[in-house]
Amino acid sequence: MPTRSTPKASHPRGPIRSQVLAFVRERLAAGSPPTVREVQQAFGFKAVESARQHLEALVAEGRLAKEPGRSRGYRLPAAGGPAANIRLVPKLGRVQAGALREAIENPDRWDPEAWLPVETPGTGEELFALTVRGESMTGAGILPDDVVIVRRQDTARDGEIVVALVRDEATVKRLRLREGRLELWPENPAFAPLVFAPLVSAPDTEIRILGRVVEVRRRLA
Amino acid sequence: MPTRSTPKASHPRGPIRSQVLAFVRERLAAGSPPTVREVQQAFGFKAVESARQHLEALVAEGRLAKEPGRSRGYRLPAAGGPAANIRLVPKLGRVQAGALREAIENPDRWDPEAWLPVETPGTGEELFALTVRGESMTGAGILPDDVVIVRRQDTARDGEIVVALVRDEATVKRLRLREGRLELWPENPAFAPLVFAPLVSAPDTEIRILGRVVEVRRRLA
DNA sequence: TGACAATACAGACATATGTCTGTTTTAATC
DNA sequence: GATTAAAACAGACATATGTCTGTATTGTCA
Repeated sequence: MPTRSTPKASHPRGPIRSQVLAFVRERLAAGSPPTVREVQQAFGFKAVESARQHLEALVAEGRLAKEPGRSRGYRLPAAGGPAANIRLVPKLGRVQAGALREAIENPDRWDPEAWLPVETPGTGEELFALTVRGESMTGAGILPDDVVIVRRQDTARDGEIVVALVRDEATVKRLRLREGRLELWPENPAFAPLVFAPLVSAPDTEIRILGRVVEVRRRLA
Repeated sequence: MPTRSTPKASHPRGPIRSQVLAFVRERLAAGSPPTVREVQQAFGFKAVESARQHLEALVAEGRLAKEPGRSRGYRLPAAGGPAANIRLVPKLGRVQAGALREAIENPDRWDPEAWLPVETPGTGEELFALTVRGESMTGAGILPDDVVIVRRQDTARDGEIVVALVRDEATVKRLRLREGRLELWPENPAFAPLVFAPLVSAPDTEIRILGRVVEVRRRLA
């Protein structure tokens, strides 16, 4: 009669392996992948090798990737295509326009109120997040209190939704380039568009483009 | 005359520290935080301690957090309460209703088309994501091709937005409980509400609640 | 210039961690 | 029951990694 405390061996190739995968995924998203021994503990294995066998099997199946030798070297199979490029983006919050400019230009000394996990293809892009105020973009499905994730850039193309600094006020609008003019259109008939003379945005002008909205998020209580 | 190759010591409390922070953030988002020696190499320090001092200083300043003793133990300052509980949620895609049911009940054997990083407070919640079809919820700011993140649950409260299985068709609607009836209301005047007799959803009924929408996401190209 | 603090360096140590070898247990199959 | 493959176990080893102590360098300020 064995003294095994865990009945986990009863499944030939059962869900334990998938549970290990899920565990690694969780830890990966939470900050860093687990060590082999952490997997061991989490599943109550009495030997390190038990955990390692599952991990290596997952690697062999292509469901996990790893960097051999490194500690906490298990990764998501980046090649396969699933979510590999996750970055944490600082949420600058309901910040005033002036502070926004400061925060975007000196992101290092800014203390974000939160960090949002965002999946992004590029590595060089500079991203930040903002909470939307007002109802000027409801027509585009952007409601008050929605969070927009913004790719920092000084210019944008016609039709893109941008975050702009207008006379020291930050707003989210759709950009229109018409006959040499730069226009910011709300997506709500109750609001009027803003029209500006210069075609390009530049520092020390009344309008300046801070970035392009690449994602919209809304949490429902 | 010193033989220092790096002029990095010229700034009393300068941007090097912030560069280290940025480096840690990058590596953190890329998969796992760096080791002290990886920071050392990245900045060309000739001693491990140089890197460690920067890291510890960042921790002391509250700009970084750490789990002492652990390898790759540097984290983002989760102390404030923000993004600590990030999970990867399977996106089941534009799946047919029948397959949806199968996928939700047997998540292990389902191969999701993608994984989304989601910040969630609870650990026990079962989450999945779906791509929205149709324009029936545009009034609630949910547009076609938006991704909804759903907390799996069999019941819901009046006014909540739910994912329901109606005669083997999956839809997103707002739930209304009126005079003993269960109603699914679109948020678009061009669509009509669905009304059902039973107050609670149950298997093998013409209507069944699969979960509650907890987040909406939209990626802008 | 001299004192002082911050930073960088050098070397070592204790531990965490990945990895290996061999054995035992479990479950399935004939 | 015997055979077999998968899984779990036990113990050890080599290395990666965090940490410590002491010293040297650099820049600042009086």
